[in-house]
Amino acid sequence: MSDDRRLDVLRAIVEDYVQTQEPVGSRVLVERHALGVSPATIRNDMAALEEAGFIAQPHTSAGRVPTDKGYRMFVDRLSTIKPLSSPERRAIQQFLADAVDLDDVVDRSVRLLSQLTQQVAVVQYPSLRRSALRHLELVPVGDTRLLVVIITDTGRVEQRTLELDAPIAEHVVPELRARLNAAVAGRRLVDLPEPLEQMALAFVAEDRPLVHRVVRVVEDTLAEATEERVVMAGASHLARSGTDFSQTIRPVLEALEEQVVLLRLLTEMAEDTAGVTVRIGHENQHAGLAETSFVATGYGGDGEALARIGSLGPTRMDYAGTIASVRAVARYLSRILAG
Amino acid sequence: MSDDRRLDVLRAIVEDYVQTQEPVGSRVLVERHALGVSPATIRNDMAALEEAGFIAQPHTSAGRVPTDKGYRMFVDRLSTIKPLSSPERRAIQQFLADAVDLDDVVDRSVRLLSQLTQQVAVVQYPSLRRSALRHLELVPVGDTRLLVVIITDTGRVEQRTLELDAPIAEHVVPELRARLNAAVAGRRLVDLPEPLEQMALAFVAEDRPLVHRVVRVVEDTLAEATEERVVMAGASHLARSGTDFSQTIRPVLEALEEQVVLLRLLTEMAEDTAGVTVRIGHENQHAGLAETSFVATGYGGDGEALARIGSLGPTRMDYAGTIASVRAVARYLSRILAG
DNA sequence: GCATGGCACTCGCCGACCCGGAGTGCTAAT
DNA sequence: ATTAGCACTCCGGGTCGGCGAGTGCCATGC
Repeated sequence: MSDDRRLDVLRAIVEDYVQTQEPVGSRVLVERHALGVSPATIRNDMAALEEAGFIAQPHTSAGRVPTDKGYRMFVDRLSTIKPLSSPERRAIQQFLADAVDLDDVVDRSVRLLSQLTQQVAVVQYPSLRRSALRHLELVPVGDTRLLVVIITDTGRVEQRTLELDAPIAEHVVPELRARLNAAVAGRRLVDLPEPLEQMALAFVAEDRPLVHRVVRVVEDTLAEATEERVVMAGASHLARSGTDFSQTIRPVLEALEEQVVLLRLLTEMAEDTAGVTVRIGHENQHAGLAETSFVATGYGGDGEALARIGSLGPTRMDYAGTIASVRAVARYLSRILAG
Repeated sequence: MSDDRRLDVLRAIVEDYVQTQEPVGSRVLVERHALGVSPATIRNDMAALEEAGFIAQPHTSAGRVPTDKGYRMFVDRLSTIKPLSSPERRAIQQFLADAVDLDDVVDRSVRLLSQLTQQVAVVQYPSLRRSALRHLELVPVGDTRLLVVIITDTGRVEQRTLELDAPIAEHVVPELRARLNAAVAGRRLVDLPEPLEQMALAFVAEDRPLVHRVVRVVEDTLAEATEERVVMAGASHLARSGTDFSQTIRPVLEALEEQVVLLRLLTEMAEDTAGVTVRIGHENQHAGLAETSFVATGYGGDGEALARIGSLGPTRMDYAGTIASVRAVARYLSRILAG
C-alpha cells in the first residue's frame, strides 16, 4: 500500500467535493482523475482514510466527504498555488490605485477580495499602535471643549472630544500643538510615552493639567485595542444557492456582526506576515463558525504586519484559489499603503 | 354590509398572519377576535376583500394572506401606535447617551434599532450639505501635500488630501486657515459659495491658485452626494428561522450591500421630518426588496431632517411596533445630536 | 337585505409504500 | 497488493390515499 496514493486520493476527494458539493464515490473518482487503479483499490484506500479520520460518509452507503482533519491535511500538503492571471493582477492593481483616501482603500480592498473569492471578505484597518503619527491637531470648540484629531502616516484619522473643567487659556493651544507635534512626529506609538512626558514638563505648572489630559487622550486613543476597526463585505455570498449552508447562515451572520468576533478571528492567527494562515471548521473558536474556514494574512509594514485581511467561506471552499486571492490583495494593498 | 367590519376583518387577518406566519381562515378568525359574527359571514367579507385586492389565497382552499395593498390599507388605517414601555425608553436614552463620538452614536443607534425591531436597521450619517461647519483645519504634509480636515457641528469629520504642483509657501497656511474659518464658521453648506469667493479675493495674486484649490476641495467634499454614508446592522435577523423568507434572503443581502440602494431607500421617502414613512413590498423600487417593507423617518434638524433612519423587514412585519421603535430611536438620536 | 347553518367540493399535506441506483465491504482470485 | 464479482444497505424520488382545513354557494331565518 502506497501512502502517496492515499494522499492523492484524499486530494482528489477534496477537489471533487469542493466542485460538486456532493459526496464522492470510488467510481467517479477513478473516472475523473488519472489514478491508474480500479475502484476497488480506491475503496480500500478510502477505508484507510476514513479509519484515520480524514474522510467520513454521511450515510451508510453514500460517497465520502472530507472531514476538517481531511481539509487540514489537504491544505498543509497544498503545494500548487495557482497564480492569478495577469489581467486579473492588473485589474486588482488598478482598482486599488484609484482609491482617494484610506477609507476608500480599505473599502475597495474588502469589496475586491469578496468579489475575487465569492466569499465574505474581512479587512482590518491599519493598527494605530503600530502606525507612526503624522500630525496631531487641536481644535478648541466653545469654551470648555477641545477636539483632538490624530492623523497617522497610513492616512487614518481619529478624533476625540475632551470636556474640560475650566475654560481653555488662549495661549496654550498653539504652544501645545507645536510641542506635541514636535514630540510625536514620525514616531510609532510604542515609542511615544517618554517624549510626551518630557514635553509636558516644558509647560508652566498651571497649564500642566490640561496638557496631561490631552496627552492621556492621545495615549488612550492609540492604546485602545477596542478601537481596532474591521470592515466586512460579501455577506450575500453566504446565501449562495444549492447548499445546506443556508441553514447555517444565521449563526454565521451573527458572528460576523460582532466586531469582537471578527477581530479575534483576525488576530488569533499566526503573527508572521509572510505566510497565509488557514483556519478550518472547528479550529475556529466561535461555535457559529464551525462550518466555515477562514484564510488570512497580514499586510503593510515590513516584517511585522500592520493589519490583517482575510476571506471566510464554507469549509468546502476552493482553498488554493482563496489563498492566492488573499495573498494577491494583501500584496497590492501593502504596496499602496507604502507608496 | 358594513364597510367598517370589513376593515376590522382585514386588520384581524393582518395581525394573525403577522403573528402566525400562516394563511388565516374564517374559523380561527372568529375564534381569536371578538367579531361577533359567524364564519360564514366572514367568508363573504373575505370574498369582497379578495375581490378588492386586499387579500389573496395562496392555494384554492387555504386561508387568506394579505397582499401589499392589504398591508398598505392596514398601515394607513393604523391609529393605535403602541408607545414603548418606560423602562424601554430609559434604556434607549441611556444607551445612546453613553456614546463617545459621532461614529459611536450612529453605530449605537443602528444596533439599538436592529435590536428593538429584530430586523435590519439602517442609519444615514447626518448630511454634510445640511450641517453647519464648525471648523476647517489645514495640515501641510511634506512639501507638496495638504491635508484638509472638515469638522461639522454634528461631529462629523471629513478629510481630503490635496496634491499641489508647487511647494506651499510657509506664510499662506496660517493666513488661509484663519480666513477660511472666519468665512465658514457656523454657516451651512448652502450659504457657503459667496463668502468663500469673497475671501479668496483677499489674497495676493500669487497665492490665489492655492486658495482656489482648497476652496474647491471644500466645496466638492461637501457637495458630493456620493459621500453620504449609510450604516447597516442586524442582517442576521433576515435569516430568522421558520420562514420561507430564507429563500429570498440572497437578493436582499445583495441589495443591502449596495450603498447606493440603501441611500435611495432612505432618500426616496417623503421629505417631511415629522412623520414616519412606510414602503411596502413592491413599493420599493429595487426588485430584490419586493418582499420586504421599510419603515423610516428623519432625525436631527428642526423642520428639515438632517438624515434618516429606518428598519427593514419582511412585508409580514409588526408595523405598529416597528413604527414606534423607529420613531423613538429617531427622537432620542435627534436629542443627542442637538445637545 | 344581511347574516347564518349546512353541505359538497377542492386541494395541499402527510405518511406509507415501493423501486432504482449508487455506493460500499467482503471474499476469492490473480 | 490489486482486482473482479457480488450481496447488501440505504437515500431519493415517485405514486397513492386519506385526512383536514378551508372555501363557495345555496337555502333559510330574522
